[in-house]
Amino acid sequence: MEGSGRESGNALLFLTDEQLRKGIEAMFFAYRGFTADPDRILSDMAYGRAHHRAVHFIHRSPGTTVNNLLAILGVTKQSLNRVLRALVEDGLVRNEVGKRDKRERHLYLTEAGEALERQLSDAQRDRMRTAYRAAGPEAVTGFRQVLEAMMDEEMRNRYDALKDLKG
Amino acid sequence: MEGSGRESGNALLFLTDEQLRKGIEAMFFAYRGFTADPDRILSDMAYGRAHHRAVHFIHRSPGTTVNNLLAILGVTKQSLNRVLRALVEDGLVRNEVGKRDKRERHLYLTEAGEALERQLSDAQRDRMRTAYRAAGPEAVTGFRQVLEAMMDEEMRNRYDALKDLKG
DNA sequence: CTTGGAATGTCAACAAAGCTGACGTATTAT
DNA sequence: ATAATACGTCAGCTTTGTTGACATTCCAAG
Repeated sequence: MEGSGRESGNALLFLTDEQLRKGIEAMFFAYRGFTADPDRILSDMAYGRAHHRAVHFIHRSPGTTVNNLLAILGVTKQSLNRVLRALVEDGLVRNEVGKRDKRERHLYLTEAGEALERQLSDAQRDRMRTAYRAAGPEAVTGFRQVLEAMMDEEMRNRYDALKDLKG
Repeated sequence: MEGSGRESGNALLFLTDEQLRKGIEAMFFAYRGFTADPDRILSDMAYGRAHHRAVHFIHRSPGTTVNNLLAILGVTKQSLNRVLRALVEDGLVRNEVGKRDKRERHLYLTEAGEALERQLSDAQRDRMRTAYRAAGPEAVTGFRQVLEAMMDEEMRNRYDALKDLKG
């Protein structure tokens, strides 16, 4: 077993329970910061985090179907429906019957919806940009690598599918 | 403005909106993975994520007061109280009146509480370890740097305070 | 020693956002 | 024709957060 000596000693110090715990706590506190700005903006309106997510992913994939969104968000249709209904009623989201398959409803943001999306993502990007700038490009690469390795297989696929849209 | 040429070109490509968006989405999907395992374990019992957080931080700072925990978790005392009451009733958390200040309640995990904490943090550490191992030590450093830069000042302080306990 | 304020607990009412189960209605696929 | 799919909706429930009000206990300052 001396052959694996290259990985013994303190070469794997970053895998100690202490290091892992720090990562867990960092994730917890950072996620609060991550959602803080949109939450503040949304609490002024009658919206919450669920509306933000819907608006974000409709913006990302205009014309996406309800089932599609359901899969990405990982919630029940009843839960999503409640959110979508409010957004449609308030004129932020538009509902279009599918041409090929008329059972499907394709979702689009209206101008007002796009405006809200911009407001929310501007705030979130500002924080992300500040964090990225403070940490530097190499840290950002590592950040993304760890996050991607942390996803479930299913989430990873959804994330990759989105990545291919524009990026 | 030619003097700032050092930062022009593609030197700041990691700060483009596309890059930031990817970071935002990575954060979203990764957090789902991050909480998935404990959520699964807890859903079998009558507990949720709030109980996990309370158990985690009481384990981290045995003897911490309710107010202390309140500040770390960032919820109202009514919300935390509901969770703590259940944990005390079920014999996972012990409540001790302060000696110096008898208004304070010091919180400790019982043996059963420690057992649950171990079960939860084992699952969460396993995932974190797998992600860390896949990404490598340098990625982990970057991961932590970005997360720490993403926290609010307040959260950052709480995170640092915890770090000083053992780390 | 009284009093103000801090720390805690508790009651009630409510909201956001998830869940299950059941049912209806188009529409498409077999 | 029948089955399956996509979507919407009703009803009811859970978890976890919120406000507001109020009581208790206790420290500390006047």
